[in-house]
Amino acid sequence: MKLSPLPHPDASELLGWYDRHHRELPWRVSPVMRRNGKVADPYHIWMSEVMLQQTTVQAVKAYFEKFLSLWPTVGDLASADTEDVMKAWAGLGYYARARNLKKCAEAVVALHDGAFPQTVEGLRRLPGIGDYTSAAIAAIAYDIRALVMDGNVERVVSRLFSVREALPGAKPILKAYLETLTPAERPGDFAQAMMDLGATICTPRRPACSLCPWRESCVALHQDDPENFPVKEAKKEKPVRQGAAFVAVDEGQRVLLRKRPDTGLLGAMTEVPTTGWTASRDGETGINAAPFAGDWKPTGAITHVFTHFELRLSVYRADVESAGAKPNNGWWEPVANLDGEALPTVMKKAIAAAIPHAFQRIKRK
DNA sequence: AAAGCGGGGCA
DNA sequence: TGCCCAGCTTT
Repeated sequence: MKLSPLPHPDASELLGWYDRHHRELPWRVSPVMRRNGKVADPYHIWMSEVMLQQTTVQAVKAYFEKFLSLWPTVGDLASADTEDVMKAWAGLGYYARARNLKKCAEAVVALHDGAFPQTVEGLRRLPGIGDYTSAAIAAIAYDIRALVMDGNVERVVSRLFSVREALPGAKPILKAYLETLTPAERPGDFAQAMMDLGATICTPRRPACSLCPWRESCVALHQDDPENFPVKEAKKEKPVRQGAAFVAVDEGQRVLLRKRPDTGLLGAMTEVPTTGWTASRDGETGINAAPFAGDWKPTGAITHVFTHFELRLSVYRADVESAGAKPNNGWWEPVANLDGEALPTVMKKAIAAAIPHAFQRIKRK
């Protein structure tokens, strides 16, 4: 146990590290370019930040490029067809983000003449933009000294100061510490540096403390173990739900699809007909809940893990003549077109179980 | 304050 | 297999 106080972490140490070791990202303006006067495009920063909510950088890159290619400006996105936005977002998850992305673009055009607000408060009022995202856009796009605290920053700060309180209750304490770290100069680079540090050095497990620019200041490193932080409340165990999915294929190699309700789980996304997803099997989660009578044959089972439950679906297939089947509020889509549909991953798994050649890269488990 | 809301990568 | 990820909205 070290009794003498450690030096307080200095932002200049982190910024110097960031100048040398920052990652190149499609939406990022490098510190060198920033010094040369280049400013970040608020539309790009907003797009990347929404995609990055609870989502890894690696997963976001391809989607970011696709969205910028399809809709180069916020005006283009505002006037886009919402269904096309959902199709482009399919596979990235948390689909309320896509619905709010569209609403936000419309609001920026309608209320702000196509220019994003340049204050934290103005940004915070827009759909899909909360405390983190409003601060991040303000800092990164406008170099405003906002307090940007995401999961990475929570981890870094909790270790630096060895915060014993458990998340999420510890957030106000962590934010107070972050206030003492955030500089008046280069706050945008500082915010990105904190996240790069958390992503590459101060990782959840086996952090590379010997490479950390703040290793001399980290209380957890000197007095405890960084891997013990942040402390988190125990989480509840995931319940299992079960049901059945029905893949109908007609004589033209078309699949019966339908649209889910606009709100709730997988809102506004496309699906194959399924039973309800219930805690235990009963009469309504079996084959007799098929969309129409037919020669339904079991083709396997798939498992998909959502945030708050695990889903096990028995998959049935029937080969039918579409003229004789009754797709109430559904439509027949050629198998060859399925890649362009707004199908969430769980639905691609179900279809792949019934039609093995439909999706190449989809696993059943 | 707590719950609902995806999907993938990693040790 | 469990944990985590540039969180937000609704109740």
